[in-house]
This record gives sequence, structure tokens and C-alpha cells, in this order.
Amino acid sequence: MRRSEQAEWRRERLLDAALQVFAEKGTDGASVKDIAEAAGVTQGLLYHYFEGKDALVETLLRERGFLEQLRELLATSAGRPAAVMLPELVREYRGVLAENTGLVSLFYSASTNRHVRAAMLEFVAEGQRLLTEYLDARVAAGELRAHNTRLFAQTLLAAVATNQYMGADTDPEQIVDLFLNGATARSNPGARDTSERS
Amino acid sequence: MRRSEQAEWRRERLLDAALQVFAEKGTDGASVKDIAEAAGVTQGLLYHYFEGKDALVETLLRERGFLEQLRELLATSAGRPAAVMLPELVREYRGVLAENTGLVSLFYSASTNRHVRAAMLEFVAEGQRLLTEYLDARVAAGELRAHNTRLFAQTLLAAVATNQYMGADTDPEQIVDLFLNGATARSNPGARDTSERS
Amino acid sequence: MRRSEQAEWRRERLLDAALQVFAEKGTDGASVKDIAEAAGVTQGLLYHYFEGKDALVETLLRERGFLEQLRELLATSAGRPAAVMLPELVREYRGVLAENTGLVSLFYSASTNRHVRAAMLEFVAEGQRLLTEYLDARVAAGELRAHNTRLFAQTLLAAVATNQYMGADTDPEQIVDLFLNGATARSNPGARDTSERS
Amino acid sequence: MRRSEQAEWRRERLLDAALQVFAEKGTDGASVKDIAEAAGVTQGLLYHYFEGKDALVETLLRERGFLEQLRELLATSAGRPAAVMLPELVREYRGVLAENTGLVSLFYSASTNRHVRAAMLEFVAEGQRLLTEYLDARVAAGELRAHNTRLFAQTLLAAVATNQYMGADTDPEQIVDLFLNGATARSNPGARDTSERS
DNA sequence: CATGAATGAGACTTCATTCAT
DNA sequence: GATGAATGAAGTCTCATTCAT
Repeated sequence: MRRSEQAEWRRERLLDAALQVFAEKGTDGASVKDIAEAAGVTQGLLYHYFEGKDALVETLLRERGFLEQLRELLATSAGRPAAVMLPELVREYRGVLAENTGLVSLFYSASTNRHVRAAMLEFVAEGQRLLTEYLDARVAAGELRAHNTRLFAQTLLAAVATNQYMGADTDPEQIVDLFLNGATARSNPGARDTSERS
Repeated sequence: MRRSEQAEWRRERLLDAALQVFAEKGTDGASVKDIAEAAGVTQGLLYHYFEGKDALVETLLRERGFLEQLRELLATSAGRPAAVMLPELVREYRGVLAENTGLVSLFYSASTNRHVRAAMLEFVAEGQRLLTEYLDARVAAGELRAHNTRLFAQTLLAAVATNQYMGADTDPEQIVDLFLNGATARSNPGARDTSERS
Repeated sequence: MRRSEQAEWRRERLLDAALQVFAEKGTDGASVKDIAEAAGVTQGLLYHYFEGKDALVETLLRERGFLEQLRELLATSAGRPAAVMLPELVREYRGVLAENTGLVSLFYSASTNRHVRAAMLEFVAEGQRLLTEYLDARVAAGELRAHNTRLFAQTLLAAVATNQYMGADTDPEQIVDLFLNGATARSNPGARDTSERS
Repeated sequence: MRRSEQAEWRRERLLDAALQVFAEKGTDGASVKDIAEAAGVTQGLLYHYFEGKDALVETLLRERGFLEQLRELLATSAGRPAAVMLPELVREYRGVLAENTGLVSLFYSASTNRHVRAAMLEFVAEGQRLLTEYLDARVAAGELRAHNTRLFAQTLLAAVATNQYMGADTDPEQIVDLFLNGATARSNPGARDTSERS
């Protein structure tokens, strides 16, 4: 068993290395040699564990993505109010992205390879679907008003990831406050036009 | 004069071609050969007009980016209410991205080259700064409540671009409605901004 | 072990080929393709053994240069008279240059690359230093008069190499005779005799 | 006439520029564009004045070489003693090389082009021939002893040029002293072997 | 399991030269 | 004379992948 344990350990180290190198150089900019070296193995060995570079990307998406965490979080919190749940979700999401810095590069690498791109799009779509489902439930529960819940999900997830990618952090409370309460001043109703009339 | 006119025309054709090819294959995935062929010229000529592939990206950012339009829009609409201005902004922004499909790939290409990446980040930061400035003015004008206007700007711009990148369209009215009014159900259903009196 | 032996063999073959092609076409005129073909391998493999063309040049300077031979020769002949040692040195030097015809091209290739040029200058300087040291010892031993020993070393080494480069051979006895005894007719002493102190 | 004067002026500026750029980057490393830019003209114009890059090199050898000066110097000094003439020759030679720094690069550029290489070799040979002729005359005059005068000429010219190329200066008096009087100590005739006997 | 030698295609870029204007 | 747009070939180097050991 020690043999297969070590194999499993190597596999994980390769995924770690890949994520790290992808984060630094992008999916296209990172070479298989870079990854192998970062993992402390030879190029050839990489091909024992993965079919190739593309397979590496797909595996990372599958095994290191946010999907599992998202499912768990939503499963255990299906009934909790959005005002409580969403900041937690953002916090956890941000955490996953921060730990696996390469993930965001993965999302945004417009890979030459259609297969990889399809996998990525599907991955993102699944995340959006899960969050949309939750939001729909909150609308049904009366906490949220009827609105384009898919747009909400898309925008929230995109914003956090993009900010991370740009090097900016996102405050969970603030962004959820914005999404839930909006930016309009309640006490000052009406959109007063202050532009100069000619 | 005809000679230099044709030169200018070729340069624009090259930028067009680059944008198109970048859109299809990503910044890293697109080869100089692809771009030259798409523009109907030889590879060598590309280097007569641009210093290299990176310079091409920077030029596209500068000459085909959203910045000029954004500045104009905000200059002429500085005092107009966000409820009116923002949908227009989103519409125009989306239009620029749609016309120059490659732009979003440009934003998200985790280019190997630090110079290019720095140029891109600066570009994005300037867009955010301009929009933030406008939002601050609307807060001062009393239309919007005090909030993290930079986060608002970041999130709005990121969401539209990312959706475009993922192949999804963004409805200007809906997304602005979400950002301005939030998703929370009001205790007085049917009575929104205008019906709220203090 | 057979594997790594073959690798070493290939490396040497590449150095051989490089030297030969450099001799024929000069450092700049020789292409990596030329060298690889002359060695019977693919271009890519060359980059497995050497970091690039420049590294090839530096390696040749280091591993095929005259320095090692020069050191040995001087170490074993430190006390022998110049009249005996120098012809032998010239003979051996000429031999190294003749065997590795490309070496002289290496010296004189006004390489674009500063790194390579620096390596070459350092290489030459070390050779001059070693010979100068020997000459100084011979001056101290009283065989040679006090003179600019560095200039002697520079000139002797340069002359042999340059002649080789121009396609001319240098007779060891004759050139050493010239350097040791000068061209002035002894029977017709000029004003020079008086300047000689013992 | 102003027209043809300006043409002549441009031609000389191009030669100046070529020499300077060749000095900096070597014959192969310098591009036609570099030269044209250094001369302040366009690439195309260069081809009005010279047939190409190789023609430029040959022209420089012919028009900026040392040959003319050497001929004049020897013509006017045919009968002067070597002890007086040679330092002057070295000084002037060194001066020509210093003024036209690119010249030495020209000598040593193992140009790909056989035509150019042949021109260079012929050029060098002619210089050697002229100096050899003078030395033979000095032998006949009894100033110098019978020796390999061609080797003397080769070595002297090569040494000065090579030192210049390596960035070292050559003292005219010292090098001529070495060539005329040799390095052997006169007062201590005989080469005493000071090496340890085993 | 593990290595690293070996490949072949393709990437970016430079360049000498030509030619319409 | 003078320009600079345009070309096509070649150059250096990188890389994903395969395979004998």
C-alpha cells in the first residue's frame, strides 16, 4: 500500500504545482516542464499520472474547483436567509480562490483547446446553476423579491473572481450589502437631475 | 498621400485582424502568423507597424478600448441620474465589447508578459476610477446612498465583461436595477423608490 | 549506464560539430540548424544539452580552449629556459588551434552578445596572464632582460592565432627567434647597446 | 554641382555610420537598418549608393583602410632606419584603427560571404607585402639581420590590430623595441636552465 | 514507477533586398 | 534622389509528447 500512497501523494503534488505555475504564468504560458520541475519530478512522469496538459487543467477544475464546497454549503444552508448565507458563501469562495491562486487563471484562460474551454464553461455554469437555485428558493420564501436570479448569481461569482484576478480583495459584507440592498438612497427618493440645463 | 493612406488602412486592418483572432484563440493561443494571414499580409509586415505581439495588445487596449467612450459618456452625462445613465453606460460598454469581441480576451489573458499585464491592469483601473468618480458625484447629489463606490464600479464592469466572455448577454436594465435597488423584498411590495417617503 | 554514455557522446559530437561549423562560417554565420545537422541530431536536442548558441560558444571556450594545455605546459616547465620552452609552447598552441579550427573564429567573432564577448576576453586575458607570469620568472632568472612581458605575451599569442586565422602557418623556431633575439643586425650595433644594463 | 556634392557627402556619412555600427555590433550583427538609421537616411537610399551590405564592407576596406597611408609612409621613408620608421608606422597604424574603430571588426569578421572574405585577405596581404618590402630593404641596408621579414610584418601588424580589438593599447616604442632588440638579456648570454633536475 | 533523451512542429522575430511612389 | 511599405526566407528558441531504458 505504501506504493499506491506515494503515487497518490505525487499526483497531488503535481496538481499543486500545476495550480501554482498556472497562477504565475497562465495556462498557456506555463510549460509542462515548468510544472514538472515545480513538482520535483521529470516531465515523463507527468504523463504517467495525466494524459497531458489539457487533462491536468480539467482535473484541476474538477478536483480543486469550488463546486464541491458550494454544494455542501448550499445543502446545509438551504433554508438560511440570504443576508446570512451569502457573506459566508463569498468568504468561502474567496478562500478557495486565494488558496488555489491558479484557479482564476484557469477560468480566464481562453484555451486554444475547445475541450478544455467547454469543461471550464460547464464548470462555471454548474456553479451558477447551484447558486441560482438557492436564490430562487429565497424568492419563494419571500426574503427576496422576484428578480433575475441567474443574473444575480453570475454577477456575484464573476465579481469576486475577477477582483481576485485583478489583485483586489472583495469584502464579503460590502458586496452582499450592495447586491441585497442596492445603492439607491432610500431617504432621498426620486432621481433628481442635477445636470445643468442649457 | 495615397501611399500613406494605404499604410494607415493596413495598420487598422491589422488591428482588426488581431482583435478577431485574439477573440477566437486568446492572446496566447493566437499566433502572429494567424493574425498576419487574417489581415492578408505577410508576417514581416506586422513588424513594420508594431514592435511585436505585445505591442499589438497594448495598442488594441489603447486604441480600441472602452476608455475613450467612457470618458465622453461621463463628460456629457456627469449630472444625470444613475438610474438613467448607468443603463446607457452598460449598453454602450456591451456594444464596444461586442464589436471588438477580442477585447475581453485581452482583459483576461493572463499574459506571460508583465509589461502587457501591467498595461491591462492600468487600463482597467482607469475605467474603474472614472466610473467611481461619477458614482461619488451621485452620492454627493443625494441620489445614491453612501457606499463603496469603487466596489460598485469594479463589480458592474467586471460582470458585464465576464458575461460577455462566457458567451452570455447582460440586460442593461436588469443589472442596473439589481445594483440600484437590490434583491431584498421590500415590506411594501409594489412600492419601490418612488413610493418610499420618510 | 549505456544511456548516459550515449548522451555524453552526443554532447561531444555537438561540440565537435559546432567547432567545425564555426570554423567554416564564423560564429554569427553559423546557424543552429547547421550545427545540429552537422552533428546528425535535431535542432531541439541541441537545446537539451546547451542553453543556446551562446552557451555553446562559452562551452567551447572552456572545454576546448588552450587554457588547460597552457597551464599544464607551464606547470611542468616553469623553470625551463624560454629559448626551449617557447617554441614548444607555440607548437602546442598551434596544434590546438589546428585541431579545433573553429577556435580562432571564436576568438575573433565580434559577437553581438556581450556575455559571450566578455567570456572570450576573460579567456584570452587568462592565457596572457599565465604566459606573462612565466616570462616574469624568466626575467627574474636572468635569462630575459627587463621588458614589457605582458606585451610580449599578448603579441606572441595574437600573432600565432591571427596567422592561423588568415590561413598562414607560423614556424615556432622562427617566431621565437624573432621575439628573443630581435631583428637588428648585431654586427651593426646601434645606440641600443648602451641602454642595456645587467 | 551642389547636387552631386550632397550626394558625395551622404555617401561618406553612410560609410562613417557603417564603420561605427560595425565597430559596435560586428559585421554580421549590424543590420542595414542600423546603418541607415545611424546615417540618418532610410534603408532604401543605402541601395542607391551601394549595391548592398557586402559592397559596403568592401568599400570600407578599400577607402578607409590603412593601405593608402601605409604606401605614403613607406614611399617617403623608404630609406629611413627601422628604429625610427617603425614606431612612426605603428603610431599611424594605431591612429587609423582608433579613428575608424570598425576597421578591426571588419578584419576579423569571418564573413559568410566568400567574396568579402577574399577581399579582406587580399587587403591584409597587400599591407604585409608592403611592409615586408621595406624590411627587406633594411636588411639589404645592413640595419637588420637576415630574418623572416614576412613573419615580422605579419606579426607586427597582427599584434597591433588584435590588441586594439581586445581593447588594449599598444605602445609603439615598446613593441618596436621588442621586435628589434628581442627579449634576451644581452649581458647574460646563454640560456641557463634553472629547472630542477630529477 | 521513473527517467531524461529525443523529436518535430511551430512560435516569435530579424533582415537584406526590392519597388511603387 | 529619396522614401518607407512590403516581402520571403531564415534564424533562434520553446514545447508537448513519446519512448527506450
